[in-house]
Amino acid sequence: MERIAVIDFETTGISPSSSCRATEIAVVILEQGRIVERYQSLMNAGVRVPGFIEQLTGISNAMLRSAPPAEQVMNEVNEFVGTTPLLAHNAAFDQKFWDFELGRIKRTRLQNFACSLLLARRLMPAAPNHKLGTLTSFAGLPHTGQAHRAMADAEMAANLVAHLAGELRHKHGLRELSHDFLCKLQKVPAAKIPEHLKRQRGF
DNA sequence: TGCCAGGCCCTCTTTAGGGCCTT
Repeated sequence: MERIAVIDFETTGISPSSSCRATEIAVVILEQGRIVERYQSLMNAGVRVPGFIEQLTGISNAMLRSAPPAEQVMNEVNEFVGTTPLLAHNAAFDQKFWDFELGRIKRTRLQNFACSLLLARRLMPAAPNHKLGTLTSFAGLPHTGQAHRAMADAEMAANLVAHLAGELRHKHGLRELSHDFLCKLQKVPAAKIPEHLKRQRGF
């Protein structure tokens, strides 16, 4: 599988705004199914972390006071990712924050996002639910650290997509697993997936 | 003052509603 940048944000809420910002980002580079590079940083965007978010993530206002400014972190991580295609679990969420935080440093996204949530709904229909932690356990993948911290979640999503790619290769006989292929696969209606994969066999 | 996401996906659907998933 081609090189993919798997990203995960921790934030102060669900939708980016002047008061809802990113607090942490992690990116892992997946190459041939293995994590080969990592970037992780807390980021201080000058907003308060609500109590329930601190409970959820363990990221406190005190931790962010000594963190580098959001602009500095976004410049670094944007440089780190470059034009590598992106993937996240529930990518609609991370894409909103990626675009918002990049916009604040006058940059625009150059690549598409693939989504491990949409892929897992199609390729792991028997899972009890499609939360990242549940899918990790269901697939027998290692738990990578504290859930709801950016690096642990990015690594879990990377392990999950590597697992899904392995299944596509071994169970369905697919060879060329490009990011573009994953982006297309995640839009195929779930009911048509078996027939779709049969048609793709050998490609 | 009070409110505050949104795309996907299923079904008791399509002139709609509600759960899932991310923090």
